[in-house]
Amino acid sequence: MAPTTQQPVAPDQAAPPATPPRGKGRPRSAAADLAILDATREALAELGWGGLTMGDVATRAGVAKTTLYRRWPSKNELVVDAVASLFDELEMVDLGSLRADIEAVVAQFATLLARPETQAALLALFAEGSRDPQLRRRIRERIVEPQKYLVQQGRAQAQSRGELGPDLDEVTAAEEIDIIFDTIAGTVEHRLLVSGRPITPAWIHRFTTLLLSPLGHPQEAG
Amino acid sequence: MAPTTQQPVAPDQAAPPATPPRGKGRPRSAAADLAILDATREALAELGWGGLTMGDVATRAGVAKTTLYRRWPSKNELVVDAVASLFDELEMVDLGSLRADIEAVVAQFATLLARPETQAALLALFAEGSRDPQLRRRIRERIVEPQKYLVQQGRAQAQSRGELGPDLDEVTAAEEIDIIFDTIAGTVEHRLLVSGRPITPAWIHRFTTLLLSPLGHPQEAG
Amino acid sequence: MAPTTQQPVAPDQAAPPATPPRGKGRPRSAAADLAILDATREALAELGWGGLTMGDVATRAGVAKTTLYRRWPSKNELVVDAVASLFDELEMVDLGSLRADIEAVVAQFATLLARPETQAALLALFAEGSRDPQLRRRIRERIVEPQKYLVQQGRAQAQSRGELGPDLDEVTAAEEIDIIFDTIAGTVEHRLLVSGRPITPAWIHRFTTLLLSPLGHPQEAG
Amino acid sequence: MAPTTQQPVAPDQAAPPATPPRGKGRPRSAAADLAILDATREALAELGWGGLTMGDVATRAGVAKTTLYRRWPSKNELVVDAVASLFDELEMVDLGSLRADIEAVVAQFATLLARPETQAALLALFAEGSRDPQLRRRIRERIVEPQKYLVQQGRAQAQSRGELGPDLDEVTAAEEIDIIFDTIAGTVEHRLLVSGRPITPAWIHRFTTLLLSPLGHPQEAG
DNA sequence: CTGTAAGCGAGACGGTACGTCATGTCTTATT
DNA sequence: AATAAGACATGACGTACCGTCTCGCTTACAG
Repeated sequence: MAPTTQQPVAPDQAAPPATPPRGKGRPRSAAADLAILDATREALAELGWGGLTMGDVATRAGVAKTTLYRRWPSKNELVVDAVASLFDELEMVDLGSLRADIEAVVAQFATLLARPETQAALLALFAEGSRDPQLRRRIRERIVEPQKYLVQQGRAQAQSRGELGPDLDEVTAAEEIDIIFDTIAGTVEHRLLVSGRPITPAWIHRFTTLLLSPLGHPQEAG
Repeated sequence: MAPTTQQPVAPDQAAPPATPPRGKGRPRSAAADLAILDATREALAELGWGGLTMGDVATRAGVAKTTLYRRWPSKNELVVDAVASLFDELEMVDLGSLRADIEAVVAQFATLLARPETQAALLALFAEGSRDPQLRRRIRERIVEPQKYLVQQGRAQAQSRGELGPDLDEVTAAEEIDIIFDTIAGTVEHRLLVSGRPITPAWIHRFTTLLLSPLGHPQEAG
Repeated sequence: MAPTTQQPVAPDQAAPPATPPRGKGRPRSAAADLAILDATREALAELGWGGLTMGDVATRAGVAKTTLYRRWPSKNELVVDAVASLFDELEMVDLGSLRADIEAVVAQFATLLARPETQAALLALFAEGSRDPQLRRRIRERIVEPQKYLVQQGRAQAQSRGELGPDLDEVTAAEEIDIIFDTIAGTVEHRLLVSGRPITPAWIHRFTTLLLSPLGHPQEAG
Repeated sequence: MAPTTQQPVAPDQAAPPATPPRGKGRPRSAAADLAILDATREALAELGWGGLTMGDVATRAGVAKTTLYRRWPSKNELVVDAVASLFDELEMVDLGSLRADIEAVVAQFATLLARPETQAALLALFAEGSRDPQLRRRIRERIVEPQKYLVQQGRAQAQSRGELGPDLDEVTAAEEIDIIFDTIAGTVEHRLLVSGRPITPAWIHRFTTLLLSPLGHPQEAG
């Protein structure tokens, strides 16, 4: 790893709602947490966001509604947590070249977004998040940031390989990461979820070309 | 094929649900349609998708629920129609260069997406559309295709200016339009609605550079 | 009937909650009212006050909970109305003597209080009424006053027969009616519902004797 | 049978649920019992029967719900015990004449029934008791019988004074006590709790006259 | 003096009913 | 035939208590 490279740190990627500060009474059942999240994902895939009801999730999980509400104040927060774990499977591998790395991660992302529970959940969460700043923050922490971290990682790998020059300054680097991240995530989501067209290896190749082409014109970037 | 061949045609951009075939009894009030759509946009901006109720829209519009349901079968279709007209203000102007044209349309789109009723509606519609194929079709017809048409227009303008070569074949052209469209729409939406960061002229400049850079490396594209 | 006798007027003894002032929309289903009151009495007899739930009443009546709540704001008011009609069967007959009249009405009252739905309802209503002045007023209007009216009637009959002298003044007459009424109703209820002992013809005879004995000592009464 | 024969014995008038047979572990806190009963009476006066919840009582008493349920199986039994002690204050004094004795005890009873916790509790208990035979038995033991004992006492006092003749036979005596008791208790309760009218010295005088008048016509009684 | 058995506060648990709300349909009378 | 008004069946909502359960901690008697 290059000497001055930014030292990205993966944000925490799990942890149920919040650990109760101290245990006085009966401790919360850990099994219930898992059962609820599983039930949420299952219901989500079957019924979609609109069809998902708290009561149904509770029933599927073999849990009382109260137990559910004790942990998650609303459908939104519940689904964030239930869905967030799906994104844990995304990972940046080092395939030896920037193009290969990008294509791999785009393919991973596309595969993930093709799953019905992800489709139903992701846009719905974004939609709700556009109204509720707290939810938006939670989405960002649990879903978006972990994804962005992949871009940081890929960039660092490319720098250590010498494909990219070192960061000129932190601000510019952050902006570059932002724009690349929004472009990858936004474009893939839009094609799959809005345009409703499949993401093929050929499409990935062409899209990666688009992403990589500025590297031949470094003077224009920024 | 001649350079200017592609003869894009703007799809119909308005028209309330469907004109009743012929009038026997009392004709439908045209004023009601407008009042309903206005009320929908107003309620949408105030309450967001989740807070919007049919009863409330009817009350705001000074109309009975019956009247509302007679015209639009559900909340989804109503909001599509109410929101679609907002997108009519997008238009491709000819500023003399491809970069300027792109920057202008991106800026327009960003401005539109900054309005609260658009924010509330767009992602919510996409979310609902991911479950309901009919709604998806309707969204595509009324909202997505008119936007994609702008890309076609811009491309045609650039070709007529000589900035872009003529279409090699129709399929490739359509694919190029698709990828550019998904990239522009997806990226702008993701930055504004998911990442929650503003779209500034500087960002537009950098993003446009990304879009334009493949043009300097035509051998790599595709 | 004697010339100056007080002219008692039976209070209204039925009428669902309140007639909606004027009918603009769809009128309320009269069948629903009856079905609900029947269902209430049925559920009351089966499950008692504590076991009676609004949801269950609605289901039995084949009616939505909303419909039920639209008419009666709470279990209390509903049961008042459901039970009040049971008391309509009480009536003062003229058997030719004061003793016979009293014994007849006490027997009627005892028979009514032996029915399970009456037992379950009456004390529960009184209990709730001890907290809620509005409910108390309603109970008084719909249940208590119609009973007291029987005492007035019996007194008037006895006066017209000459068994009782005419009223000396209105206040004293009202007080006498009150004390007789509270004694009859309270004693019968206490024996049946609290002491839990049956009311037999012999008991009625002895109790009536108690009620009538002051008539031999008119100088002491008052 | 000799005049003073009847040897009435006052039933036990207190004692928390049941003393655990023998102590192995930590003994139950006696303070908790008192705190719970106090809290119950307090909550009863404030919130009435319907508003009283076990959790609230526990909180007021500074006690865990478990502790409460370990001692009383349900709200009913708890309230019986909490209220029963209120009736301990009733006592038959010897004022030298039957009329004075009756008027005194009626006044005591009326005063007791004027207290809000008594009002809230008494009818509610009777109501619940009309469904639950076990509760009814408990009410009878703890509340009703101690009251009836006062009638026995008063009767015995009058007999020892010579105001009343000796018992003819036990059955008739018991029936007379029953009828007098139901009449006093029922009438006072009905006037206060159902009719909702105050009990004044004048009313007590008139009511006592009613009770005493059969004594002037012994041939009719029975 | 150390088990061990019960009591205790706390609070999570599976339930059940609550009373409210929005949906989309229906019945009126009116236009 | 369309309209405004509003009743209707349905079904989810989020809350409140219920009575039970599991914790970790005192007590107190027993060996």
